[in-house]
Amino acid sequence: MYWSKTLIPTMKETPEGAEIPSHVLMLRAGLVTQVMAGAYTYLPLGLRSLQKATAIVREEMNRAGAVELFMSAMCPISLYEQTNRVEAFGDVLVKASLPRGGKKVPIVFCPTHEEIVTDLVSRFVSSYRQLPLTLYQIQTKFRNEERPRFGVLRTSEFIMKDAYSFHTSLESLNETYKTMYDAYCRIFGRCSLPYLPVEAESGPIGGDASHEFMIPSPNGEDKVVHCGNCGYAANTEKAEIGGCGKDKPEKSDVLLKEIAELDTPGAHTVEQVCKFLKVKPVRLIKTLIYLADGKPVAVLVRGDHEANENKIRRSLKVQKLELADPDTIQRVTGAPVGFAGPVGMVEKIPIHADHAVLEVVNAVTGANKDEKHLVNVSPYRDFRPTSIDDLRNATDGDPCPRCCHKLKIRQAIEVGHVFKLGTKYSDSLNARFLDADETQKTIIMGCYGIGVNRIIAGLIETSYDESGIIWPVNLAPYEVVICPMKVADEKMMELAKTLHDDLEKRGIDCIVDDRDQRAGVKFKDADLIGFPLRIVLGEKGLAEGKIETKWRWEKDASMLDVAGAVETIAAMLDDERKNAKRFLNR
RNA sequence: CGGGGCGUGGCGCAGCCUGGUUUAGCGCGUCUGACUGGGGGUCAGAAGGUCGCAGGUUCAAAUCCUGUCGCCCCGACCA
Repeated sequence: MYWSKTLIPTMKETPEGAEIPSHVLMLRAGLVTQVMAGAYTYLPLGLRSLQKATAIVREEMNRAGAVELFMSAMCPISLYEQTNRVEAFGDVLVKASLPRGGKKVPIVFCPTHEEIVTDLVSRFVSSYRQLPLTLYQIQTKFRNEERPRFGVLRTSEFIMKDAYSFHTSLESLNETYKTMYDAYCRIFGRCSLPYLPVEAESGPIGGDASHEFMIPSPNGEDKVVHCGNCGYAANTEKAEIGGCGKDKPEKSDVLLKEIAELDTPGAHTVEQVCKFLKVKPVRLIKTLIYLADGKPVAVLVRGDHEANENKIRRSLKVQKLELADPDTIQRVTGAPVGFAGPVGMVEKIPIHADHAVLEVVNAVTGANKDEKHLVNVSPYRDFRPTSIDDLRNATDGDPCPRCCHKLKIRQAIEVGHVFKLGTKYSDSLNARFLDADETQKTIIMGCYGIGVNRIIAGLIETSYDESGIIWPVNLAPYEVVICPMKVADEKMMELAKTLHDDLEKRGIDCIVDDRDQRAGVKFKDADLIGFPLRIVLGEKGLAEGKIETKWRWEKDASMLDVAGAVETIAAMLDDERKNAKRFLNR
């Protein structure tokens, strides 16, 4: 490719509104341009990187035995009604209606394809002999984001690789799950991403049934915990909290003070109470009133902790859990929202306490009276929980559930998710098969997603410097940029063309910066875009029969003899391509 | 959906508070010509804007008022 023949609108200045590195650099390097909030056009350079990523994904999925197909992006809404997901998705679902023969046909733009693929399989798969089967596609998905943000990291339209596996048994599902997990590791490894597989919320099957693939980054929207000692990693929502030394009896040297009631006008949040009483959140016990399958319960967590609704749901063995409405809270506690407390509560409703609550003595709690809090409340003396369990999100410094070392908490970008679905969709869409024992059984499913755009944005978030993007060879829009210093010099341009053609013949993606610009302009743009290898053709070098090569991540250039240069460059790139992980260690 | 900010040539901004000396300005980019030629060069000239949109106040609106649309950030939400 020649620079003058394509469209590369680089920018010196950062467009207004872009803040995080991937967004700023993708705009400045001319990879993408915004069409509206949450929707981007991929310009030629951005598309090339996206295609590099999809090619890797496709190769590894094929290698893992998955079969590619291409499903419709639109779908009659009725299919989503059958699985109850119109309600589940709510406003996230992008709906439309098509005028057909004077009638309106309601449709959705698919946010994911469980419905279509399960319907498909239910129609064409009827025997155990056809299973297992893994189908995948790479396609645009639509999810209306209430608030799109962070450039291409969170958009309403994005490219997803979604795979679905179909099985006769759990053993078969587990086998494919492992195969997919391994394929994901290879994919992200080849993309030079510092990925971290973490345990995630797993749905109905439980156990280790779900993993998210995370890229640790300060701009990630997810939080993961990671143990530097044993390698345990999990989403904070999922992470178990180690049992090391919990529920220990009260230290005898702590004096339990007399309980007292204080006026706390206007203080209904933890923050306000702390400010008013001049105590730290650790000294507070938060009392949350939930409706568990419709019945009110109190959940206690320490003031600095967050309740985890999934854990509560599991611990209480209930299906539906929601925070109680203000009326219910008033009725149950006798006070408005913000003044609930455990003292005297257990006579009315069950109290479920998180482990950490029991370690707080002389605590501050709500008094179950308007504008009043209690101080010096101590567990067991002043209230007795109905049950004690792990009910909160993990926080920095919590003990690891495997080895008791302190867990570290990090922000991360989710780029992939593997999930054991079970029979959720095959049940509601009636996807069944006839087994060897001549009985009808429901197909067991798994699903496996990758956000392809996030591979690109995630890579940039973890690989840039003050000059611009630093692409690994495997994802770079072009692997080599050739910069002739003087485009008026016919011999120099002739050499540029020869190098370009010879490299292209060897399958190396190569662009010639044939713009009549000064060296500075070409170098700044090359650095901004981040081509891995830069080849400079200069008068002095050519006089000695030499050209200059420089890796984007190295400070200094080196000289190469023109004779045999193509072979040397091809070998260097090949080496880089095969050692994608080495990129991370630089 | 709650809170905050911003809409002025392709991009980044100033002007607005205190309406008229502004034919709306600056930097970058673009075009023409010349000089230049290894880290965003210099000079000379040029093109390009109904100041987001609609209404109102006024002799007069980029500037004041009302409404509306769009974009960004924080939070809530997110299979």
